[in-house]
Amino acid sequence: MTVTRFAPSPTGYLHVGNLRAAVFNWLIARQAGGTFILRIDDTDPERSEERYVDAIREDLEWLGLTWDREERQSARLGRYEEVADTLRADGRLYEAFETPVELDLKRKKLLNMGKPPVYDRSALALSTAEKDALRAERGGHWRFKLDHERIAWTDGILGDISIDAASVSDPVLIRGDGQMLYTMASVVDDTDMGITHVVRGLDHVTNTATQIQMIEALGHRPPAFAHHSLLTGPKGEKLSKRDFETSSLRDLRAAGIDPMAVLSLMARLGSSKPVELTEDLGALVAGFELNAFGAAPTKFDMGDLKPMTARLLHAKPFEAVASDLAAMGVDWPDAPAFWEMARENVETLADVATLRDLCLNGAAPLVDEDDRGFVAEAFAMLPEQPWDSETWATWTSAVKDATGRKGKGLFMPLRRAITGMDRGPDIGKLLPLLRTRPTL
RNA sequence: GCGCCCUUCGUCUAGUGGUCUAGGACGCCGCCCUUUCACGGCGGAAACACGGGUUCGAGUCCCGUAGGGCGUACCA
Repeated sequence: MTVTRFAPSPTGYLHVGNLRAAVFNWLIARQAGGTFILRIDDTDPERSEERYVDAIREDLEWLGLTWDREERQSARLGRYEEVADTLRADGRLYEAFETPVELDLKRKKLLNMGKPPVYDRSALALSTAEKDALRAERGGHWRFKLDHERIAWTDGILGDISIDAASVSDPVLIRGDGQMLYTMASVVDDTDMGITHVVRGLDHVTNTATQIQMIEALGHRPPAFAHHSLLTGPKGEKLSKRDFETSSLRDLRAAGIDPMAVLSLMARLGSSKPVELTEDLGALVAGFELNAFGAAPTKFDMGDLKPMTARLLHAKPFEAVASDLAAMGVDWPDAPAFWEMARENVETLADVATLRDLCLNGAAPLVDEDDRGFVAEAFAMLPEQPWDSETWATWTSAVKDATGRKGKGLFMPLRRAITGMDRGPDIGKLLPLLRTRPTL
C-alpha cells in the first residue's frame, strides 16, 4: 500500500515553490491507488496561523489535488513525548544546555579554524550534578545522538547518495521551552502513518540523513526518499521571498490562470518528458514518472502559464466556463454564442472583460485617414439591428460591390473600426452580439 | 570555510566509450492553410562550461578550474 503525504506548515500561502512536493506526492499516491495525506505541520505555534490552514485546503481544492486524510501535528504532541521517552531510554536523546548565543559562538570559532560548524557534544561530558545545576539555572534542550557513520540511501531522483553523519550536528528535537521540533514530529508521523514514499525538496537532503537514523533507532524501515530540485527564476537566479509571495497559488488564480495549466507544467517541468497540456487529471497521473526528473536546478518562468492557460481556454466548451462567465456579468441568453466568439481570443479568463465591454458598449474606432470615407460609406450600408450570423457576409459583399474593395483592404479597416483592435474575434460571430451600432 | 547536489540547443532534457555529421519536446524563424488571430501541415536556425588526463577512440570515465543551487537553526 502506497502512502504519501504533503506536509506544509501553515505559515504562509502555498506557492509554486512548495507546489511541486504536493503535486509529486499526490501523483505517486494516485498512480498506485494509494493514500494521500494532507498533514499540517503546525508545531510552531508562533508562526502557524489558522487562516493559512484554510488557504492551503482551498488552493489544493482549486487544483483538484484531493486528499484522503488530514492530520495535524499540534494534535499529536503527546505522541511525540512518548517517542521522546523511548529515545531517552535508548540513550539516543540527550540533554544539552548551551544557549543560542553560546552555540553561535562555538560555530564561529569552528568556522574560523576552517572546520565545519558541528556541535561538539560537550553536554555528553556533563555529570549528573552539573546537569541538574544547569537545568535549574537555564533549562535544557534535547538532541538526537547521531551514530557517526556514513548514511546512504538510494534516492528516487538523485540516485545513490550518502552523507557523513559526523559532518552534521546532532539535531535538536525538543526546544528548551518544550516545543517539539519538525524533525521529531516528521519522523514520528511518517512512521506512525505508514508513509511509504517521501518526496520533498533538495533542501531536505541533510534532514533525510539524520531522519533515517532516527527512523532506524525507532525500529522502523525508512520510506523511499526522493528529493526534487529547487526552482530558480527564468535566468537561473534564486527565487526570492518576494518572488514566492507574488507566485502564490491565490495570485495565479486571481490572474485567471487555469489550474490545469499549473498542474500540467508542474507534473513535467524538470523531467525528460515533454510538458503536455491536458485537462485530464487521469492522463497526468498515468504519465507521471518520478525518475524522469533531473537533479539540476529547474528554471521556472511564471510567464509560461499564460499561453498554456490560453490554449486550454481555446478548447473549453461553454459549459466548462459558464459559471466563470456569469461571475463576470456575462449571464446573457446569448452567452454561449459570446463564448463561441470570445474563447479563441482570450489569454486568460480575465481577458473576457474586454470582449464583454466591446459587446456592451462598442469600442473606440481605429481608422486611418485614408480609410475614413470608405468606413463611413460601409457603415451607412450596414442594415438596422438585429444582426445574425449572416449579416457580416451579406454586408461585406454589398460593400465590396459598392466600393470595389476586397480582401484585406476591405476587411481590415472594418475590423479596426468596429473593434478598435488589429486582431480579435471573428467579426461574423461578433456582430450579432453587439448591443450598440458601431459609429465613426 | 566545510558538506551534498548540479552544469548538453533560449528552456526542459535524451545520451551509461565507437553510425553523436549529438536526438526529442516547448519556444523562435520561414513557408503552406486561413477574409484577422489561433489551430494544423512542412521546413529551418540553435547546445556537449573550461583545462588536463585515461583510451585506438570521450558528451559519455578520472582529476582540476570556473559557475550555479542547497545545507551547515533551540525554522520548516
